[in-house]
Amino acid sequence: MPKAPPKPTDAELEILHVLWQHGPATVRLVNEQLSQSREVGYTTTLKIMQLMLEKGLVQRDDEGRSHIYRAAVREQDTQGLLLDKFVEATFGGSALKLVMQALGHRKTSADELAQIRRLLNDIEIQNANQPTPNPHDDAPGA
Amino acid sequence: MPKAPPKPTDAELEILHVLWQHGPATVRLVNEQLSQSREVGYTTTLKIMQLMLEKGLVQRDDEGRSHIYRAAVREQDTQGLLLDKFVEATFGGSALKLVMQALGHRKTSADELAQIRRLLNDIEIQNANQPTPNPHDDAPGA
DNA sequence: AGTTTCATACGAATAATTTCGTAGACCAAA
DNA sequence: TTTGGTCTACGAAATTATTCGTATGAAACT
Repeated sequence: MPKAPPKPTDAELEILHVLWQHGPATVRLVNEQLSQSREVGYTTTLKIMQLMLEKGLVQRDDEGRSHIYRAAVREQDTQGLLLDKFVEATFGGSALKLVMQALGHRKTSADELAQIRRLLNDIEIQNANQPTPNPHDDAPGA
Repeated sequence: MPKAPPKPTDAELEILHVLWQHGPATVRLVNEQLSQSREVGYTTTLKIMQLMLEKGLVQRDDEGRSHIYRAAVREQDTQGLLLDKFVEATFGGSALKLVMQALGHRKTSADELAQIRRLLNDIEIQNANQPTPNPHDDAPGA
């Protein structure tokens, strides 16, 4: 198994956001997107994307003159990875505390609250149908 | 107004966790706590705590021979600050996405789900008592 | 062909964080 | 008083992340 790409840094994450949203893109396009929110040199963006290639965070098609980069990691997976680290470092591993803090000290619209409620229902239904799912029970016997 | 302390780094956050849990403590005690989860030299801990003092993250009593450090920032405030940055960088500012990810791709106990449900109820009650606080509606109409 | 434009590669400066060695002060016990 | 233990202060190495200047080459334009 080729080892999993590492946790992206802040600058790398910004670039991944662009690639996730826009799909495969050139360095120029990525840099133009980034430039809309902050000042950043073209070669800076280029360099980081090259490093991301080595780390396995992106892939690239270097056929043409300007290379086309695409995300090599999925948005959800990456967010999950980052979230794990963050919860560990900041909330001692307690996802509950995280959610309490996120919902408590923040204004959340009724609409969003409703969505969360639906999610809770879904989860509880799943829990009811599969009590204590054992991670090894998916191996088909013989 | 003395400027607010900056966002603590990872190593600083570890130390804050110890101070929050234990209360005011010496460098030695903090270092002993940290040493239980990873190897770290005494002077490393000392140095970081000295830097934290300059940044305003901790205060200290340097009466006696060994100084007593205490957290100068509250746990909730700090977690909230870090959470804001994290949500911004990782979820584009959407606390909803964060919560969905946190609850979705993670097994959460029925007990925790119940607590979150209670929190939702509390929030909705609050929202009901103060429906859409419009910043311009405080002018009493003729 | 000559010039401008735009791309990549690469080295290196800068900055932030973490790490620790060493020196000097202080205290207490032998 | 000398020795040994513990403390702080400080300098600086090591690491990681970010930034950009410059070299170089391919393509496009005139």
